[in-house]
Amino acid sequence: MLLPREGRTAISRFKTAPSSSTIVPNSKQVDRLDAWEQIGTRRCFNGGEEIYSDGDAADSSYRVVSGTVRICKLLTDGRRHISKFCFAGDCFGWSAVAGHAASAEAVDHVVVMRYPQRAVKCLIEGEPRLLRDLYDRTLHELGAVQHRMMLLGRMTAAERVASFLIEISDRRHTCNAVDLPMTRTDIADYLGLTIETVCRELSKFKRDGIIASAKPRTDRILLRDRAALEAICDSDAHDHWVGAAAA
Amino acid sequence: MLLPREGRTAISRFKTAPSSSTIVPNSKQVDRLDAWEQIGTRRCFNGGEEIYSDGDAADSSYRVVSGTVRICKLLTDGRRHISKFCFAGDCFGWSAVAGHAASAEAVDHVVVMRYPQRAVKCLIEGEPRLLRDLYDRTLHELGAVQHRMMLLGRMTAAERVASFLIEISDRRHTCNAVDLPMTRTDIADYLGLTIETVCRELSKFKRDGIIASAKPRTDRILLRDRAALEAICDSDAHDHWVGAAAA
DNA sequence: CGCCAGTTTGACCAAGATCAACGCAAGTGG
DNA sequence: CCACTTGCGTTGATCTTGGTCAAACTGGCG
Repeated sequence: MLLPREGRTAISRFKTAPSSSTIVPNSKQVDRLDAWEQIGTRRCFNGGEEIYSDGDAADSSYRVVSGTVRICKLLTDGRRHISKFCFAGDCFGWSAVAGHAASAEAVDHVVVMRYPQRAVKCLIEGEPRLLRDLYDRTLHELGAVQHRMMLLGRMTAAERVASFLIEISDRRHTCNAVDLPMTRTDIADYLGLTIETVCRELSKFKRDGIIASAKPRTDRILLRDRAALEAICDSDAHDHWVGAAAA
Repeated sequence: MLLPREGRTAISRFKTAPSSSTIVPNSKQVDRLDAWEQIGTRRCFNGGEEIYSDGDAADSSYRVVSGTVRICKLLTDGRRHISKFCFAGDCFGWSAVAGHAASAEAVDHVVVMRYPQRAVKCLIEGEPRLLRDLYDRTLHELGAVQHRMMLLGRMTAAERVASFLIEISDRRHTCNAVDLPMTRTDIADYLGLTIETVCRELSKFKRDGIIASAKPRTDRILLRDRAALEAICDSDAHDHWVGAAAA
């Protein structure tokens, strides 16, 4: 329940964290945060830049300070799948065993903390309790993945898109406005659909008054009827699958 | 790299492990195996029986001694998704945080070791190195899930079925005969397809001479041309995604 | 033998993909 | 300032993959 952990932003002396950070860690936690601070270095990337590539040596793990990162994997014929979007506080690149199994790319302008694997290893050896944190985070993410597999394997286009809107809304802690920093193509690749289908479903929701677009902006959507969205992708409990972690 | 870990069977004084176990652990490992033995209890289930249910309190984790277990999740309208098949040596039920997020059912006659969470916690506190093992296993499984998400989100029916045959073949360490203890319906729910589509793809492979059924048995398939199967689901590296773990 | 559960095959259907065109805002260069 | 381009989003027409429905087949078993 401490850093690096999703849904929580670093209390950083570099003041890179959004000031919206609301959770005040106790002194014990601050120690641990501090430990991570010590071994991490700040890195910035512009939208479209690659943070690491599929197959790269897994010499570092990351945590997002600000901006959005997509974790994606390509098939040789160009088909793409995005396994995860990472927002401020989310971690990625931790599950690599012998090289990263996917690439990480900046969606917009991104600031990340980079933790060298060797330093992480040392840190854990000095403070075994940190390993417990990492383990818990990973278990949590593995549980979250259950839901995504169900979504990709068994849910309809409408259910996927509704589910996506609710997921993003929950993860960004917004009540009825959802910011979508990623393109429609990114969303499609995340949901296992095509860009046209994503558009059509969004249009359908608009027509039904369930959502509205914050015209002329295409990257912001207003949830007019959250209950209706939830009903659409009902079926499955929306409890313990929000949040994400290592990749 | 020790127990509980997939692809390796317990050296048990209850001699429940298939005698095909080939890896001889060193004395250090035997200690750890022994530690797990101490806190685990043997349980048996008949095909179709439920080991635990979606939503159950996560008071135990499991390792398969023999037989096959399916981890599955239901939508309210009956749609089902199987997130994992567990064979001898595989672990399941470890990623539950506040209750199991899916149910576990015996596919055929199954023997498992059951590890109470409390005992696991104690064991880890006494021997922190075990936590590292659990963490590694979970990271490994998270990496493996990448491939399944790509499969469910972006691969065609033929690619899914071919990929499945290769996965099972690899995981069961058979060269050209694949045993399929699960039904076609199970396979379909695992691959995000219908039973008819699975049948049709299998028939197509048979017609093309890529596979053959070990008539009259429907639960055994012969891989006549493994290279062709690999070519079909090529695209993606088949390296580090074999094996599975907590659920 | 007849029943049963699982599998296979065929005919038809529909969700979503593909192909194509258009809209629209933000550059860019004259 | 205005043409022109470019990248993304939206919409429509059409096609294909895989789903649905239905029937036949198979082996096991009382």
